[in-house]
Amino acid sequence: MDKTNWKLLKLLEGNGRLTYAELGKLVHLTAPAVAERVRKLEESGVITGYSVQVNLEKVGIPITALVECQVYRTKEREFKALVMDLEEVIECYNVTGPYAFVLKVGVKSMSKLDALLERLIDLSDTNTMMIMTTPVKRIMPLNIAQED
Amino acid sequence: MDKTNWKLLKLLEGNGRLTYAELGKLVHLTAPAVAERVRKLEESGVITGYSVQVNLEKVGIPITALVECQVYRTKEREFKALVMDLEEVIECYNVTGPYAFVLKVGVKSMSKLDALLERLIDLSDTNTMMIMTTPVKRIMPLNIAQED
DNA sequence: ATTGAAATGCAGATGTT
DNA sequence: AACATCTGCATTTCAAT
Repeated sequence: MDKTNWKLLKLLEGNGRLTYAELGKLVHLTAPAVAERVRKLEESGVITGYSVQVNLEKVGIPITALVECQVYRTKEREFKALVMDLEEVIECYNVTGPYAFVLKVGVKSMSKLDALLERLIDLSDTNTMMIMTTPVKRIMPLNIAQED
Repeated sequence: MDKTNWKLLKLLEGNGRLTYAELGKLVHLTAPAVAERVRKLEESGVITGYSVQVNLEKVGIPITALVECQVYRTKEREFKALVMDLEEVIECYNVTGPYAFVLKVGVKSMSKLDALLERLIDLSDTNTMMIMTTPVKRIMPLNIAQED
């Protein structure tokens, strides 16, 4: 992980479809050299994939929320299975503390959110926070030291 | 937003670097037809960008946490400015409820996390949940109705 | 369908340990 | 000296009009 690889990751964070030729110009290397570096980053598991970024509002999901779930002790396995099956769940974090799980969910309407919470409430006590804005959204921290 | 566009979004969610030719094979269209659809999705703001996915552990960030911040009423503006400046913050959500902000942070060590919380605590009461696993991580819900 | 650009594979060169 | 990495070139595939 030298400085050039960090630059490549940061550039690909900003635009995951940059060509090797374009990346090469930005890091002062030729396209094959960049391709080789990126290939190694992929093979070593540093890069796990590439994805599109979507505006949820524009695809009919105007409501997103964080749902903390204090799962009943005997229902953890069942809860996890449910969450992985629920279509509205965008992210699920298994965390320390009384709220064992925090979900990020996206729904088309408040009634859909209500229906979703009804399903979760059988297995957990929930606390819902509606997301109003997202001032920061990154792929990784900015502070990663650039040592070799 | 017809079915084909949904398929394209889902395919690009899985691999944001698929070529138009590859996408075309998967949705039974020619490459130029796909390129035109993707261009329109970009222009209309449905697609907001493309990005790489990175394994944080492999880049030296073994610790991630969710930090709920109950910001002091007079310090909201200051808090927001701080959060947008903090390198460790990966995501920041402004939410309803007493915890006005929820952060996702990534750090190299627990002492770095401690230092980060020290900075936040001047402007808010915090509650930290260490992320153990992430059973679900998607770009959008799966349940988006495929109406035209 | 045609033109220009990009990706890929390979041989030779360079530089580092 | 050996290994890794870069360059330059040729071929194939892709993008764009």
